[in-house]
Amino acid sequence: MKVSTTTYGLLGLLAVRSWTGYELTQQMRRSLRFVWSSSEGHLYREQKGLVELGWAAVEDEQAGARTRKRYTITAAGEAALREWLTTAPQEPHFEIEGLVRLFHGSHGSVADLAASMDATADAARAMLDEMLGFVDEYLADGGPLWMLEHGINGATASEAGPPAEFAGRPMFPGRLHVIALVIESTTTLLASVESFARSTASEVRGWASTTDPAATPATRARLEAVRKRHRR
Amino acid sequence: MKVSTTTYGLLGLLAVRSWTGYELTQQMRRSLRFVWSSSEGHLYREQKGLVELGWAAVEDEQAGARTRKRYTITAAGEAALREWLTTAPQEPHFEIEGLVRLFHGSHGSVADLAASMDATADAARAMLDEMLGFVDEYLADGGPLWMLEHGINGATASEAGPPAEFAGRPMFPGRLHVIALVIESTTTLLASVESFARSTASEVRGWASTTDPAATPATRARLEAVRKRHRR
DNA sequence: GGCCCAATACTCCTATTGAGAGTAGATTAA
DNA sequence: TTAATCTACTCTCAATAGGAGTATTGGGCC
Repeated sequence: MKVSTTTYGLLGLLAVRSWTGYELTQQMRRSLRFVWSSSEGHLYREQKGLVELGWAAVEDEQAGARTRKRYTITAAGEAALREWLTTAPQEPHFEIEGLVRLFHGSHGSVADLAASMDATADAARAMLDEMLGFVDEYLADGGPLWMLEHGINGATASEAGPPAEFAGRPMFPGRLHVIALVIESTTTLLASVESFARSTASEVRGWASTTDPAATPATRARLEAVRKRHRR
Repeated sequence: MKVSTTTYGLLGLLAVRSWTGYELTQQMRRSLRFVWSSSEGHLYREQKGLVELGWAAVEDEQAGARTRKRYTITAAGEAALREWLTTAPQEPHFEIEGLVRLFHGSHGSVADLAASMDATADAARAMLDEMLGFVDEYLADGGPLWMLEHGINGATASEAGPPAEFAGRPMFPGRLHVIALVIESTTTLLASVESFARSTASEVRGWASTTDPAATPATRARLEAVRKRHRR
């Protein structure tokens, strides 16, 4: 079994508390989908992998007539996570089909290209709205931020007892600082995609064709602006 | 054989001229790697797929003692590309390992987290620099922009003869308008990654620990700013 | 009170894709 | 002239995606 970023994504969740397999899968989807996506089937496979590696332990838990699997991190798992965090991250990557269509847009119509850009903008906006929902939860009274402001950290070993809950979910307010940074980064990126896709849509709608020679001065200005903006 | 965005990425290149398999692979790497990456082996596999689909034709070309494969688009291939351009694009996705590390950063040290963020910023900057190299080429005298400004479009069927060349490569200046938009979008995104990764690095370096309670006011301000900035 | 739909809680299979090794001629720089 | 790098691919195995399949449970609606 080979370890991947997905392995550590799950391991990191297990480092905060124990989860059932289903919860782990849902939580990965909720929180890391926008920056590191994997399929549901693969997430379950990776959970088994964690046990095989000795990084987590499973036990069958009774829930009515059926059983579910509860995963708990081991000492070896905690060590593996700490070790991973000291290594260098991979290059960031984007996967934006709309830009592939834009790149080949000269072979299609202005209307289709503009529609593609609008669809990309809409998708980015929908993702952004989903993230904003988390922000509202975090800012709500009794939520993790409120807990921090009332001295409940939850992520330090010095506090005894079970974690505080909010909206039926256990909260670990001490993690909120890093999570807020992830949210800020991700929403910035999504807003950037929405913004350029939307303005590209409106730009190309002004063209007579997808190879309109009349766009030449705008293209020169655009390339020069890119060069100027990013010159180091 | 199932078609994917990669299939259409190759098909779009073939719609501008004929290429050898090696050239196609290099060109995909050069131009679409940042928005749609695939492995080298897979690109060769997809080229065979295009022939199987009847969207491209191959012929063996003699080059010294060895042969290489020259791919040419067919009428069916041109139709398939036009058809694809009318359909809706997929959701955009990011794959940013640095943000997975940030999300789980509360389990590691401040120094390691800051180093991860700096490494992510460095990688984004390197990618951005590579794109700026293209911009310089496009803006150079005799380059595609210069051609446009001298009435050479190259992408319209009305112009007879072989395409004009620049720096040993055939140029299709009419495509420059869309390409400039792709470059502007991609560089904006990369600059955004560089910027937030860099500022996150400096932010966390000011923390006493990765769950430092002293960060609470900054975290509140951050979440409120996100909510305000993106409220629709 | 019973029915239906959605959510819970997974497993399993097939097809796609990635990653890297392998082969061999051609060209460039020392 | 030799070594390294580039051209120009093929091939294989392992990783991953995507979706079908199974069965229980909880909630809402008539």
